[in-house]
Amino acid sequence: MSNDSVSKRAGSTEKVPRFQAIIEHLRQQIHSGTWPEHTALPPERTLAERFGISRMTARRALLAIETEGLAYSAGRRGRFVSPARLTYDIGNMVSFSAHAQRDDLGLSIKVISSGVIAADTTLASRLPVEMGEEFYKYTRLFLIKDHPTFIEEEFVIARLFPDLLERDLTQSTTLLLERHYDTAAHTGNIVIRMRALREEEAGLLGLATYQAGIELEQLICDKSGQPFCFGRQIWRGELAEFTAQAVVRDKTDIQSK
Amino acid sequence: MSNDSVSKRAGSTEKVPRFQAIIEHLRQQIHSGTWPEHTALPPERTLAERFGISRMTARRALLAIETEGLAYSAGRRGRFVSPARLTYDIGNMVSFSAHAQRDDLGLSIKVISSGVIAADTTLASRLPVEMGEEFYKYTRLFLIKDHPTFIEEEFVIARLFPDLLERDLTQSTTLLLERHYDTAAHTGNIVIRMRALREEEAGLLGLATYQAGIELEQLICDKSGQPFCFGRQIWRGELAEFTAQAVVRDKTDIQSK
DNA sequence: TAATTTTGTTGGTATATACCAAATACGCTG
DNA sequence: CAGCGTATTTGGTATATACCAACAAAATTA
Repeated sequence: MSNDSVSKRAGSTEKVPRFQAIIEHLRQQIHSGTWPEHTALPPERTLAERFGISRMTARRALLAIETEGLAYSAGRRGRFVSPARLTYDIGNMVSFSAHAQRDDLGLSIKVISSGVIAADTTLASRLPVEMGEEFYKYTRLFLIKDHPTFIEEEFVIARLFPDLLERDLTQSTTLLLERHYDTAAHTGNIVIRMRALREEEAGLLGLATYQAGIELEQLICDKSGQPFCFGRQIWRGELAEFTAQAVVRDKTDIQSK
Repeated sequence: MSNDSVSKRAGSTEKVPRFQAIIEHLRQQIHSGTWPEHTALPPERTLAERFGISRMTARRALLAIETEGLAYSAGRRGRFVSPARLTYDIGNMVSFSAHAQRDDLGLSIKVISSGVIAADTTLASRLPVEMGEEFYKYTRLFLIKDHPTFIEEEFVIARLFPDLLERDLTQSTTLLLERHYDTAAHTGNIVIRMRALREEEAGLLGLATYQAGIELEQLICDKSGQPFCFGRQIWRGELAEFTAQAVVRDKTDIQSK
């Protein structure tokens, strides 16, 4: 146990930092499947002792593994191996939740907050409403097998969907609106970006505040092309991938040049 | 200087960690525009002294700011304010480089490597070729105003584009193929995910190895729907956002339920 | 048995210190 | 002025230590 692959200055040119070696070791264990999903990683102190390094160094390695998305932290309970990534098809707005439930992914939805707000400039600029028009706003946490996966904030024009908030919000909105209001999503303008998590988001998702996640905004339109809903999701970056079909639009641009 | 907003146990309930306060301060400076793009951030030691904290604590704050994408590290030269995010429309495959050059974004392309390889299982499963079929593979670094932004690795079927590697690869591939080989990109299957950077990628982009970026894979097809090129880009996550138009496909799913 | 207290584990924060290597700035020399 | 060597600045790595708060499990009490 003393001559681990991690040595100080054994004789070679050596420049690999120690914590990198630990990272490598952890990656190995996780990728090889020795530690299945949700297995507890060795605690900082144990890792430090086992490899003959200081706790801070062990900590660095573990944090790196977290940043990579290979493991997640559960507060002071420890760190655990992340579950597999799932695929979200942004070209299919019938949506994730419909699929997730049908495919038996173990999806559950938790309503964090809901209420009525007045349209601000952000909303007014995206949807065909006046400033101050009433919107339902609700925030929900989506969990896969009780594992926090993403947060969704949705804004829908209140006028179009009376008493929406009285209904069961722990189901797919797409389905809800279709069943009770005869409004179907038809197209959506989507923006995807990587950004740092805010305080509350990080709390809900079980991540550190300064960590990054994937933000997915969508402006949902009906058959006539009228937007009626604006949604914003924050995903734990390591838990998803997004697929889409792209089609070339303005071919003229290149020919004219 | 002693009674900064950062105090130890002054009397209130106090639970905001010191480094959080520093982060807040740095965010402020950057967002307020006091420090424009590419301005040097205070070095660790200076920050530590100025706020009366240890260097390691200052370092933590700076690393967090990096992770958030607000600043980037330039090796031992220091840390600098990140430039603004730019938008990549994945529904418009005429592509980024065409736009970037036209819009005068200051795009430059650096060829990292190029050569011929034999198709492995990954390629063979995605493109209509046999295992072992020859592919041109080239890797390029894309810079905006000399700032590393993303790396692209492309694999094209060699048979279809003779002597491609002899041509000038510091231009948009889409344009290149269109001009010289009469092959135009028509549709693309795209996957976007967040993932950790590998060693060399991090080096080229000027990031730490364990940091995360955005990976964008695209399988490019011609008018007849035949795939002829597979590309994989790694973006510095904070530098881009991706837009797309989505259309509902299988409406039957929900009706039948 | 059920509720409560105690104890040990674990991560979170913070410091002070040390040495290294890359990059830069400066001053000297030709 | 150009070229060279040196000193300084800066981030990167690593340690040893300390205390705190959240949490879980074990021991104790009602």
